Amino acid sequence: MAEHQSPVPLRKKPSQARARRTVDFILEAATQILASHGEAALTTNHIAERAGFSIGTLYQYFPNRDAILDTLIERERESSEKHIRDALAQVSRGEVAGTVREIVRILVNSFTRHGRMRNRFALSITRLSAARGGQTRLDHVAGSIVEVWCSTGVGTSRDLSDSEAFVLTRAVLGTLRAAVLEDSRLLKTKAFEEAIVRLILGFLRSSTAV
Amino acid sequence: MAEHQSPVPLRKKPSQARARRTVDFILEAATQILASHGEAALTTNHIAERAGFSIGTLYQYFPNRDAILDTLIERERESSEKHIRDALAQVSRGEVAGTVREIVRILVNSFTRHGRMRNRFALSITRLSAARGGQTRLDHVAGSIVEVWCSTGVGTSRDLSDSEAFVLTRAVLGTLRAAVLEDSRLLKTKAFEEAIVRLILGFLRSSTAV
Amino acid sequence: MAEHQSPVPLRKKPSQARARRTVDFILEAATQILASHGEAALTTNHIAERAGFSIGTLYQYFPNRDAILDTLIERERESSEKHIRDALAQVSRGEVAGTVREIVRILVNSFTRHGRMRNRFALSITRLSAARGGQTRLDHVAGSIVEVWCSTGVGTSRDLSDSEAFVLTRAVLGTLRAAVLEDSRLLKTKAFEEAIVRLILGFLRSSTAV
Amino acid sequence: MAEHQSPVPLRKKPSQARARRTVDFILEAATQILASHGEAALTTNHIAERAGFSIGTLYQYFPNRDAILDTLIERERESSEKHIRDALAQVSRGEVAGTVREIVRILVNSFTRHGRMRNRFALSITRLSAARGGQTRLDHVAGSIVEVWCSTGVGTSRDLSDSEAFVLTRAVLGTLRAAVLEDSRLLKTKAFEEAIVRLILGFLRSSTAV
DNA sequence: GATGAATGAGCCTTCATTCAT
DNA sequence: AATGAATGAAGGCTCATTCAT
Repeated sequence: MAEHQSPVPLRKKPSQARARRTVDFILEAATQILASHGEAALTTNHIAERAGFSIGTLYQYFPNRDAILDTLIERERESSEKHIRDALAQVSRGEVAGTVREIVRILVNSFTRHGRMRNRFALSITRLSAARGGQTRLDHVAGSIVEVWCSTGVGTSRDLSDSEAFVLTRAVLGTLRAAVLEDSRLLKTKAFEEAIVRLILGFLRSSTAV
Repeated sequence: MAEHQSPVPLRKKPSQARARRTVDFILEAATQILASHGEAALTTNHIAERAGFSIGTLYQYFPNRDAILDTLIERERESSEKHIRDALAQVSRGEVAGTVREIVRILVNSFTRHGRMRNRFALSITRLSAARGGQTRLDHVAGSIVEVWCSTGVGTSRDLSDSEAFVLTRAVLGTLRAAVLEDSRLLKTKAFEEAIVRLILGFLRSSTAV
Repeated sequence: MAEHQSPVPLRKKPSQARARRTVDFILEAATQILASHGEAALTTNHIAERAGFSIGTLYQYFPNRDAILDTLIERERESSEKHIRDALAQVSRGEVAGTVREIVRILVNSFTRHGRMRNRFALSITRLSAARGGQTRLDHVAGSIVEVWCSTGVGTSRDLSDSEAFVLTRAVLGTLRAAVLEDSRLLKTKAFEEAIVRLILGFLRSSTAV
Repeated sequence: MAEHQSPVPLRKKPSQARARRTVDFILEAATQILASHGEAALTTNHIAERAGFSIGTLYQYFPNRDAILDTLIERERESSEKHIRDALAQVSRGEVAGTVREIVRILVNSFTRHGRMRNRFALSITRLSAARGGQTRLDHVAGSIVEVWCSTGVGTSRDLSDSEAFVLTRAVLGTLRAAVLEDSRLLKTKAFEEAIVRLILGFLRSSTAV
């Protein structure tokens, strides 16, 4: 119904440890439901039941259903971002091709690391996030990547323009996203990874060349 | 009782001209609702009301809500595909870079041609289609593109492998999709178009090189 | 909704032969639907469709759905009654036990004569008739039986009192009805027939004795 | 999700006293509606309204409309059975004719004890139960009767065969049922009772004789 | 006469949310 | 703080019936 809604503050600051754990339980329950039964099953009563609380308790920590989803989405985004940042932070800075390949591998991995169940969760989150009309999780990640990317010095000879940064990141992430959404068997393929690497290198070279 | 047929079983074949127009009105109403209020507002009652018919009439032509969505999705896919195919059919086959630029321009245009409202519709359709777990509209389009692409002789020296075709199409479409989704001001930029062209050429060259 | 409704006159006297055939088609369609799909499927549209007419035509011959049911029920009752009367008319009037056995056989047969499908129809009719709160088909039949019965002279030595006539007819018909409703395998059994004969003879003897 | 159990799956086990009372209120409301307006009026909304609860509350305790009917049918059957069993348990075992008369009186009484309204309820229940294709309430009662009957030693000299038991119970119950359905003035008559007694004794004697 | 498109009251059911205990 | 019974707007859908063509 409401398509937009800025992040909703928790109804009650979970200052005590117990409260924080309650929130975690609730979010974990939501995650599991998403993973095992899909979005349609994600009802407040269901969540409360699975979390082992009464529906009343759930509403003591979240003002409404959307707040739960928002929190879920936010946490997932943070987690993704952290994961990628951490990985990128360890990329060895040597020859360009090698560095790019490492980065691609990290990204592919970050889209693959989850089990089947977990993937279902990720898909749900992506959809919910999109339905919310807000930034996609990917968009945030893209920012991080460009940032790290530049600092890595891969784009060497010169910085990427806005357009170039946009195209490069979206091209790569969009490809990975499509592969996940279509549940493509290519995803874990060496050839797939190779193609992406070439996509990037080809772009960088032609850019430089120009 | 159920006379189900493949993708969209109309409950009753609109035999009279009036009936056929009614179906169109219903679909148009659904389209508008999607465009103006989003997926959550797409209720059967809402559609019927907006179409200016009673709910009963709606159910004379569609067995259930999903059938309406299916029809909408199907029509949109056909329309997109036709639009792109037609445009691609007229690409001049000369020097590679020029051809690619023409193709890119067509694609950008196909993502841009709709007004704001219409775009919101397209997004909704895309999401609904994805939620349905079926092929994305893009996937079909991607197929058409690769097909035409090859026949165009742009990939010249050799055909693209599965991975390569996948990566190339998704990279381009994903980039455009992201630009639309984020409502990026880059979308109508010369630099943006240029970057995509380079993305493609870079990929093709590095592929050929290998 | 309406639980009661006195027999509804046809909206239009089917004076022409064609019209009478139309009515027959409609009733036959209703009969078939009842037999093959049950009461829930007996919708006016369904009937019209199966009869090969438009819904509008159906309403040209029946003022409403209930009128169709009423007619169906009435016809079935007449048919049952005629069938039994005809059979009873031919009972040989000799020794009492033999006569009773003949009568029982006729009654059992009248409950059995239909095929499975046809039985399903009979059950539906019975239920609909009962739901209508009116006389059961059986009740009418009971009247005929007592009538014929007395004229047969089986109750010989004296006439049956109201109570006796009631109990005797309802006992026999109730037993048969139960056997049909429960779809009992006893129904076509020799022992079953025999038990009913004894029920009647025992009653008649003890009555006379008193 | 579905935690179905045999006959009547309550959606939620009423853990609090209030909840248990709510369930009773709902069933009582359904009973009254059946008694006063018939089956067609037995809608979930109607029930909830009459019970003084919101429709949501109804669905907290019953998964769907049918579950309410099932519960109603089940309860009624249990009640009937218990009532008859209890009464039969106290039959004095002396001379056969006297015992039979006592039993008949009990049965007549069990069909008479309800007021007019209540009877209408019983009829509805019977019809619904039959429509459900399951055992009729009477069938269960019949079982109890035969059971007690035999233990009473009324059938003395030998046990009744299947056919005999069936015919005897259905004849008696069918007669009573018809009397109730037709709202016969005979029902409370001494002559009526007498006739039934004779029906039974006559049957037993002729059986024994054979 | 016949047709069938259109109607709309009303059914069953869900689920986010509140509040007395 | 926690509980869970209760709420009720709203959604999907059916089907008897009407009426313009």
